[in-house]
Formats: sequence, structure tokens, C-alpha cells
Amino acid sequence: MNSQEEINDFVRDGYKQYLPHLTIDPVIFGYHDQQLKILLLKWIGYDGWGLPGGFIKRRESLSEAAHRILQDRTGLESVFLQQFQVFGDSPYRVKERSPGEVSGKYGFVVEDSWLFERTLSIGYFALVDYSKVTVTTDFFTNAHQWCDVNEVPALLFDQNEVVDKALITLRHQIYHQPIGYNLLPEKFTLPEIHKLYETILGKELDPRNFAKKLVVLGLIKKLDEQRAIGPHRSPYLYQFEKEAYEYALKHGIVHTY
Amino acid sequence: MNSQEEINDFVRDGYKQYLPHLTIDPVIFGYHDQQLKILLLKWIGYDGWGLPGGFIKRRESLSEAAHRILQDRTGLESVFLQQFQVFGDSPYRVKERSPGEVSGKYGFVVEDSWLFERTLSIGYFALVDYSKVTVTTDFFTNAHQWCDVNEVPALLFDQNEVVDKALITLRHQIYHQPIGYNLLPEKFTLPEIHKLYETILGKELDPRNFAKKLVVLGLIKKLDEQRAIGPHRSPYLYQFEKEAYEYALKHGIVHTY
DNA sequence: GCAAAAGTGTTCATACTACACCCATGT
DNA sequence: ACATGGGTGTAGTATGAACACTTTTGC
Repeated sequence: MNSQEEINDFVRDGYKQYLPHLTIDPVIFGYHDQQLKILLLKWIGYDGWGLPGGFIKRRESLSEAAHRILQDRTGLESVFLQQFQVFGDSPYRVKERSPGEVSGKYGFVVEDSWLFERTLSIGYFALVDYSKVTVTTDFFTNAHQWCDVNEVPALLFDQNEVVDKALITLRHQIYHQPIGYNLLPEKFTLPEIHKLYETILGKELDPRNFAKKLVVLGLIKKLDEQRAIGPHRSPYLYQFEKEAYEYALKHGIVHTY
Repeated sequence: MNSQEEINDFVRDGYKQYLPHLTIDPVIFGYHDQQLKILLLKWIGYDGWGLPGGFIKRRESLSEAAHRILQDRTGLESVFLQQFQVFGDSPYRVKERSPGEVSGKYGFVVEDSWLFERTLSIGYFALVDYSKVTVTTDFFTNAHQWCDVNEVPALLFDQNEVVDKALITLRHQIYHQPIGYNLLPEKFTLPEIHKLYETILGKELDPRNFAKKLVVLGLIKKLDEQRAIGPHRSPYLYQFEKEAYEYALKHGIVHTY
């Protein structure tokens, strides 16, 4: 969507193709090089950073929409992607936007548009390896950045709340579901997965207890190979146990009363 | 909403007051007399049981809408009410409804209406004491029942999935948050709260371990009173520790790695 | 041999599980 | 006295937390 004609059509008639009042705003967590970042786009017209986002097509299921939006932005298919909350309480989510807020900022004037109406946002979060991502911007966005989760600037609307909640959900979830399948190479070392967990949780984890736990849960198995890593002892390689991993993804870990 | 004029107005022009394409469908869990039930309504025109539900007003926050809908149906304010998922994947949630599916069934013909358009549903669940509920039906619903969670009939659209997911979420949540404040009298006995947990979880819990846990967590405290219960030993009364309860509600219980 | 990172085992404390008997009450 | 439900304690097991030294490797 980049020709002026397409833009006009989207602004004027987009509601014929998309459901109004609803957007999907994915918080895309990218892990790479021992850092956890989120993808932000610079939105023209608002002059600030915000989440990628998109609308749901009228004849498309909700998860299809979420995956499509993620793929349009990042080029990735089949990553971990999960719905976590609908945002509809913030003042930004209740009021209409004024035409003046948008109109003119894109270089043309719009008097009325479905885009000015109130929109709720369905929050999703995704976990990707950001070195594999090719970010695509469009007419409404002219830049992107991978921003450290600890240094998120003020975002559009209530999106800081969305990001906070996504991070809380991710950290909560990591205690109940395995992660890493999409973030690590097929064969990885204990220090690698250990660091992944530390980075996501934002705290240190005892390496012995950590390794023990993963093995006891049967999520990973040690291979008979090692990786050379320069002037240091070669760590062993591990693999996820696919069945145990899938099972834990589906049924969760732990519970008591 | 019961006069014919109001109905017509709602069917024709309701979209001016409400957001289209979105409903809130609360699964209202009612506990009473050691049974866990959900509230179902009989929907005219579909000739089947379904969840209560409602639309979001254009100038109303999402949680206000959820509470309003709950209150309209049950008369209750300030109960435990929580969003858990948006449903937009089932075939019922992707296609439009045909006018023929609705029109005529209410005793009048409608050719086109915002109600025929695709709707996604935001799932909420609530926990109430159903002996305190006064169910209100309206033009579209002509009966209600409290239905045991283990005997839920086939419901409209994908609502069985909604109910299943609500129950799973409730059972999961009970391990991480205290419940009972809205379901038990202010002073209650150990056997009462014990049975509450057993009923919700659908399994037996050792009474000694259960009581111990609640006390260790500091959620309840023993009072110096007993309740007479006929020809048996009088059980002690307990109260929730409000601060600990609120704290646990907000921050959750447990976690490890 | 040295610097840097990997690997590994044990102890202690806490939390969970399982289990059975006596007590209080009204009839 | 008896039937019914309420109340309580302990021992065994499993799990989590804390903690330090040795090994490997390339230079």
C-alpha cells in the first residue's frame, strides 16, 4: 500500500474490506545476541513511536489476521504468537479521534473516515529471533527500531500499557510453558538457553538448578556433540525434546493445592 | 427494551449507539448450595440456549460495558469479572449471518441490519452467588436456567468453546488467585470454603492440607465463634484477611524456576 | 600457565502428600 | 448411645534454594 490512490482508497473505503473499531497490535519481542527488544515503528502524522498494528479483514479469522499482520511486518511465518488482552478502557480507546488529528499530516486532507472512529485493540505478543526479521514499513510508517524492553520510550495512545502487560504475560507464561523453540538454533548450548531465560525474566538464575530443572522436566536432551567457542571449554549441545515440549506447551507445567 | 418500537429502533439503528462487530459474552458462574452452574438464556429466533451477551456502547469503556451487561442481566454490581479471550476463529465468527436466519423469527421482517454482520466476541467470566441474582430477560430471550457446568447442552455458535475456555481459565486461576470473597458469606466455615474449591476444581481436596494452606498463605483467619449446624459438632467461623486477599488477587501466588 | 567460560553435586529448608483418630452436637 | 460431620498432627517424600570448585580450551 504505497501509491497515493491506494492510500486514498484505504482511508475512504477501507471499512469495506476491514472490520472497523478493532485493531490487532502485536508486541513483537525479538531476542538476539542476548538482548530482548521490541519492534517499534515511527508513525507519520503522530510523530512518535508506536506498535505495529493492523486491521482484521472481513472474511478472515482472528488468528489469520494476527499472523498476516505479523508476517506483513516481519516476513516471518509460524512464530509463537498469542493473544493476551483486549484494550478498551483507556481514554484513548473510548473517544473518537478528531479529523484534525490525522488529516493534513499525510499531505492530504480527509474530512471524515472510518479511521477516526473509536478503536479497541486486541493485544498479541510474539517471540521472534530478530536477526531473521526483515521489517517492512508502509505509507503510514517511515522508520523502525528494535528497542530494548527496559528503555521503551513514550508510545502512542495507551501502548505503553500494552507493552507492559505483554511483558508481564510473557514472564508469567514462561513459568508455565516452555519457550525457546523459535528463538534458538535447533542445537543450542546450556549457556545459551540459560541466558535466554535470564534475559526474558530480567534476573539471574542459578545455572545448575536451571539446567537440572529443564532436564528433569524432560524438555531438552543432551547430544553427543560440542561446539567450539574459542579459547574456552566447549559446551555440549542440546536439543528440545519435541514431544515433551509440545505437551508442555499445550498443557502447561505445574499445579498444586 | 421491550416495546416494538424500541426493538425496531435497535435492529435498524442500534449501530448508532453501539459498536458493531463486537459483543461481550459473559460466562456467569454461579455457586450456591455446593453446586457450580452457569447462566444460560433461551434466545428467541435461534430456538436454543446461549450465553447472555451484549454490545459495547460507543462512549463507554470496555470494562464499563462488561459490568453493565452483567448488571442488566443479574442485578449484581461489583462482582469478580474478568476478560479472558477474544473469539474470532470459529466459522460462526467469520461469516455474516443471513437475514433469513433472524428475520421473521421475531414476528417481523428485517431486510438488512448491523446485527447480521460478523461479530467477534470478547469472553468474560464472572463469579457470583446465584441465590442473589435476579435474572432479567428481554425481547430476544424468553427463559433462563442455571445449568450445571457438567451438563451444558449444545449452545449457539461457538459458545460451548467459550464456556470450556472460561472453565479452564477459572480452574487455572484458582491456583494463582484467591477466590470466594463474592461467593461466601462474610463469615464462613472451613467445610464451606473447602467444598467451594472442590466444586470449582471438580475434584476432592484433602481437608487438612487445604485448611493448612489457606492459613499459611494468610488468606483466612479463624474467629472465636462457631456456627450451630444441627446435630453435629459446631464448626468454627473464618473470615478472609482482606489485605492478604487483595494482595494475592493483585500479585498472584507462587512462582519458581 | 593463564584467562575465560563450562560443567557438575550436596546440603538444607521448605512445601506437598498421605493418612486415621477423636470430638462435639442433637436426637 | 449413636450417627453425623468437624477438627486436628505427623512422618515421609519431593522439590526448590544456596553454594564453590574443577575442567577444558586457545593463546
